[in-house]
Amino acid sequence: MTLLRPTSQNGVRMEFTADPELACPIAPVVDLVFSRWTTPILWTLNAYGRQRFVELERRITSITPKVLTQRLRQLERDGLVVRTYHAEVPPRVEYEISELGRSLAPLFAHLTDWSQDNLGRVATAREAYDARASRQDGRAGVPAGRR
Amino acid sequence: MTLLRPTSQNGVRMEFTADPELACPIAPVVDLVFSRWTTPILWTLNAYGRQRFVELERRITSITPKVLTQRLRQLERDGLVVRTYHAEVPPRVEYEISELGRSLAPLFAHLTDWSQDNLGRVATAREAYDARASRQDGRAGVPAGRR
DNA sequence: CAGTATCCCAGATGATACTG
DNA sequence: CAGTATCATCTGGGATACTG
Repeated sequence: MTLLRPTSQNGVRMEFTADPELACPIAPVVDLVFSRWTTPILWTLNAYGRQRFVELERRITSITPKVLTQRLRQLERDGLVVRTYHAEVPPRVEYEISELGRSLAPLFAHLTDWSQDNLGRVATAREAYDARASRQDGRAGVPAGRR
Repeated sequence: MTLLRPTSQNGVRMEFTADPELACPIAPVVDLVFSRWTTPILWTLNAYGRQRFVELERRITSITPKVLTQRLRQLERDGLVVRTYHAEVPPRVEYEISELGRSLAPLFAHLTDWSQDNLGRVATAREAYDARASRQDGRAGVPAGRR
């Protein structure tokens, strides 16, 4: 639903370039990896290695089997996860992150670092915003803070 | 809605560690930065610098004013974007990425690189999956491919 | 065990129209 | 210009129950 557009060849640049003609180049990845459950699933698979359905279910707190199945199928289709079915009794199915999926690891580490360094600042910003919003409420150009 | 958990101090590690006690540590950031419109907005702000509401509206194709306002407010509250209101006639409002927001740039560049290098492989994986699914349809352990 | 089948809901988004 | 107000819609996800 969005466009792909290469911006750089290799190495991590501080500034990413933009193209007036095309939409946000990272929208496709967001779509692929970042959603409520997709991220935790990939994370768990990468962290704990090959696992069975039930193990994932237990580790990813509060996920339901329906959703777990849906996301797992999507990830399999996208080539990020490999599913192995063993026709035994009872059936045994194992999920494993693929080579392609593993290439996301540095990205996840990057995200983790950013979180550690900046999530606190986000919390502070929110408090400040909310305080300001409640103090002076109906000021011009500054609508009350919801959410 | 999810937990924060520091995994590393600095430098980009290939493998991120996991903690059996806690949920996916990057879930909070996902929530903060990666959604359908939040990402394109941050991207555009970072790429084109300070802009007025209308400029953002024009650059982010197909976004509606309502949604643009909502996301912008959220980003402002989270401290990722700075809003400046000029009481003129007609009114002039400018949006700019904050220092905190700018710290996401390397991450975006990282994402862009990953996209360029791997989105093609995802497309290939999908084709293979769909082909396999349609060829042999009701095989055990391999449900038909939807989506 | 590893799912599938249903029903249901909330929040995000889309479409339109209207102001200070 | 920079939104706000409404209403319709849609999809991911939640709750629950049931099989090969």
